[in-house]
Amino acid sequence: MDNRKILLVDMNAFFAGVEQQSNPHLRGKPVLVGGGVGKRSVVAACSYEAKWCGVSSGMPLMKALKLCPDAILIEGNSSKYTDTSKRIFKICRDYTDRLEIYSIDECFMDVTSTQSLFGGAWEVGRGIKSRIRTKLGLTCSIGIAPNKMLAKLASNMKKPDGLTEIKWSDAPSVLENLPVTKLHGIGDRTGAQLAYMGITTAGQLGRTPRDKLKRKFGIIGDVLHEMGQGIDRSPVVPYYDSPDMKSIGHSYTLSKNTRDPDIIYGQLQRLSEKVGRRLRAENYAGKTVSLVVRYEDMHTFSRRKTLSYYLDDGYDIYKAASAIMREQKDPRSVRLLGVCVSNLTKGMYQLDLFTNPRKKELMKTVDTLNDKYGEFTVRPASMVGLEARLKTHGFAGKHYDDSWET
DNA sequence: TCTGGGGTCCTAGGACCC
DNA sequence: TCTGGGGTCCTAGGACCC
Repeated sequence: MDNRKILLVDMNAFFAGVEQQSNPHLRGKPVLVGGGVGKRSVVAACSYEAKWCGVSSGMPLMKALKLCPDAILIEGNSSKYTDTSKRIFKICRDYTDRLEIYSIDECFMDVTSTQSLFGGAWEVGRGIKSRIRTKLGLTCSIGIAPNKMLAKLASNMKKPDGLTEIKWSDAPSVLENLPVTKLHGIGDRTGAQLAYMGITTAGQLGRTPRDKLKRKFGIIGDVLHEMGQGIDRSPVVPYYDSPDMKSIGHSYTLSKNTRDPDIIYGQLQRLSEKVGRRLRAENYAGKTVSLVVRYEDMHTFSRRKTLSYYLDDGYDIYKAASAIMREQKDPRSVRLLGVCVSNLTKGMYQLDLFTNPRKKELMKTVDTLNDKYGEFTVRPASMVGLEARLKTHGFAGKHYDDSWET
């Protein structure tokens, strides 16, 4: 039995809502937001007007446009969303400091000990909704429950603009006929395996013997069993003691598949520079460099190399990533490339003993210029040649864009 | 119209050491 | 002429989430 009061605040069609708010012409119209608007993009967010046509996020842009030919296409602007996000969380923080930032548009709040100041959890929910609406012109759905799992479920029960509470005593009836895949953490794969066992609803999941689930799913068998019963003991982890990042990476889907080493290595260099820049900006350095390659047939693999020292310089990352790439003899044409650095350390770290101290100075200068004038204003000379080459190869579009985050 | 980009956690197996 | 057991670090890949 859980006596906590947990809220989940989830913004409705967040990116699309922000765009409609900042441009009145978009209001009431189907809006698709994508990260880049190339042929191979997918929908990152869409307005409810677009959802009514059958569009959903994650859908290929081309398919969405077919379903909804009148949709207005917008290239996402991550800093606009990050700013709005901060303002939303700032409002939420007025009700408790036990606030966990779950994603750019979602946060959990534990108001167990503060709710009485505001007349209860329901009133907290109402207050947040009304302030987000009047200050930012956006709607959200809020779920209230004794734990995070049920709060998430509650928030999904009414969209858009919902406020829903699941009390502990309501949990059994809510779960009884709920499809298992609606539970947070059960995706298509696990859902299919459960279905194969004859389990399709959360109610059935809760009645399945724990041992049977453990034999099939290992450690998550326990979690599944408890989820089926509406139990979730995980705490709300406040933003101020959220763990450090584990990895920083960038990937890029080429506008055309290619085997051209100039393009492949050029993109690896560009991605490595981006990763290095972010590492330095956030004061991290890492020891493990991963290369990700997706081929034309969508088969994706990764190879990593752990070094004996920490690095945060784009060229060092590139050296490691391209060395791994050179070992690949796959004849297939490449669709996506990714570079990721993990095994991170924050703050002080041991640089390679042979690093020239002046190199640090140079990197700092480059970062300052790029901060001021935009990404890749200053970049390795070899990349300039790449841009011309991309043009002649018919790789249309902006290859040097900041790719943006969800 | 084929299928983005940024992450997290978990697992199984191998290498290596005592 | 057979073959332990614990621990740690590393790798590759899968599943999941927003």
